[in-house]
Amino acid sequence: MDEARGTGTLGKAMAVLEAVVMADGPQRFTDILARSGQPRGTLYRLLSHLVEEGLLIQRRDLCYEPGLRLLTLAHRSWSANRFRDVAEPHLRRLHELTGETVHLGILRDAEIVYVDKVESRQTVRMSSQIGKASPAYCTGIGKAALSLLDRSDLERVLAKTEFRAFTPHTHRSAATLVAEIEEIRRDGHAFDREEHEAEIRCVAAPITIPGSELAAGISVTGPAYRVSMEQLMAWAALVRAAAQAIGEEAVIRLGPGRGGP
Amino acid sequence: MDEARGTGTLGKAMAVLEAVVMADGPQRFTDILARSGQPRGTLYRLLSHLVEEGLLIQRRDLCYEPGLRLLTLAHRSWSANRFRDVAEPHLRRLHELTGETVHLGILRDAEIVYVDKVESRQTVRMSSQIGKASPAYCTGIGKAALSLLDRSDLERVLAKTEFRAFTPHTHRSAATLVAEIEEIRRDGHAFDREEHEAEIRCVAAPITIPGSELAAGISVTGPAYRVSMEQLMAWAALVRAAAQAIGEEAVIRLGPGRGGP
DNA sequence: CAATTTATTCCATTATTTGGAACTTGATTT
DNA sequence: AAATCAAGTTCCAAATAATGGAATAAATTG
Repeated sequence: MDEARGTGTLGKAMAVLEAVVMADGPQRFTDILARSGQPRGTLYRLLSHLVEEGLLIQRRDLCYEPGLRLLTLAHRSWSANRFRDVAEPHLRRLHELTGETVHLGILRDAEIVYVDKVESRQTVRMSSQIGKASPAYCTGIGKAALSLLDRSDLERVLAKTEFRAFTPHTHRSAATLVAEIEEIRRDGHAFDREEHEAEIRCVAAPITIPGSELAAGISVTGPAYRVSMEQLMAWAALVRAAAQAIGEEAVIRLGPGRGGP
Repeated sequence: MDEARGTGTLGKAMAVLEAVVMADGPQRFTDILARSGQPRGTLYRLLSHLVEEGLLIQRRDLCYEPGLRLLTLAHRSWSANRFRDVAEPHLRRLHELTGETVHLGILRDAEIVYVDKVESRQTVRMSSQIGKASPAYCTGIGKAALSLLDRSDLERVLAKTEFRAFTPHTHRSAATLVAEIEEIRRDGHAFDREEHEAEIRCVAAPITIPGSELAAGISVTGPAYRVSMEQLMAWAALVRAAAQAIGEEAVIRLGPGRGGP
């Protein structure tokens, strides 16, 4: 019944790293001291170690910034991700069929992390979304992924979720969300009805990643003025089919058993 | 005179993380045990902590894979990188003027880490390069950045460099490299004459990032059949000008003093 | 189902981390 | 120019978390 055994020194180091990375702008020692709650001596050594490891950079004015090692580690993890590899052609096909932006996301705790994206034009920065984490409860892929969880896992996520009203349509409590998740389980697809960002809608479908205990999903997203709810409903079958195809191909290519070449 | 004081527990954890991330394919406990040289008990606890922190994922078949937290941390660091922000419009302009791929890279130890990229078509995967690390001694940006280092820093890098012959044109020893770096200091630009990849050339120019003690650079890269050395020499002035413009703008926008909004 | 490989747990010892306080450094004010 | 203040850095005895070899459990194989 115990859950909360810490991760010792590593946990503290990661908390400090996260505090610097998630802050906006370079952080002075005192800023981090306040944010992290660690004692001065401890924090000082922690920061030194993080700098030595290349996870942080200390500028000449003594401010701390994210280091380059994170980028390199992420680059490797991303380009070696075999699930993304399997999904990619399906995302492209879905993009060709719909003309709209297609996302691949994986659930982590109560958040969806976007792992790939195929978009129409490069209006926004290339791949600016990859690695971005959004709340699960108000995104299409997020809700689709939640629909795969069993009772106890879902409850754990709900307990962590803070229902913030991003738009007038955002779920405000677990009750309505759970009701919708029932529907999603029945239908096999989820909608985002401008719940996270105003004027943005999507239709999503869940995928279980074989081998890992991960819940994932894909979505087709578009601006409300161009993509009606009717349009999304018409696309739902396509999205479900793509999700199922990815799932089946992943079973063959990734699991069960070892995956490596 | 002492240099080698470790980073304690964090250092060990990062070494294990790196071993898993840099391996190709999911890693079993025994694989990592061999690669890391840590004792069983220690490694086991280290891996557990890394999994708990979301830096690794353990699959049902007990193999370890990179976790999603790396992507999220990298996403934040990248999108909040103000130097990249300053450079970006200049990269675009350079791309428009030349029609070829433009890179922004930052030196870390003996490697160049690519931090941004503007490319002609999306033939290769979008932004597949971002976060990629290549040896400094055989890349245009790498050599350009090395030309900014003072004697002692350069020597430290050279000591770490292993001169591997990627192509017939790759530098095979520090001697020829140092000679070329002299030239680069004089000219203000560097060439990659198919030294890292056959049939790929580039012209690069160095940038010092104000405030941080970082050496960076930009380059225009193209396939040998399309981009002659003469063409690259003709572009050199453009690249130098863009590099200088980025440097000056960065001085105004980033340093000296605090940067945050 | 016995043999073998692989993963996990245990725990006395040891090394690292801890954190309060003292010390520097550098800027600002009197 | 001295005094004041704020921010960063260093120190070290005490507390704690990490260590690592050996025993156990679990999975795989012949």
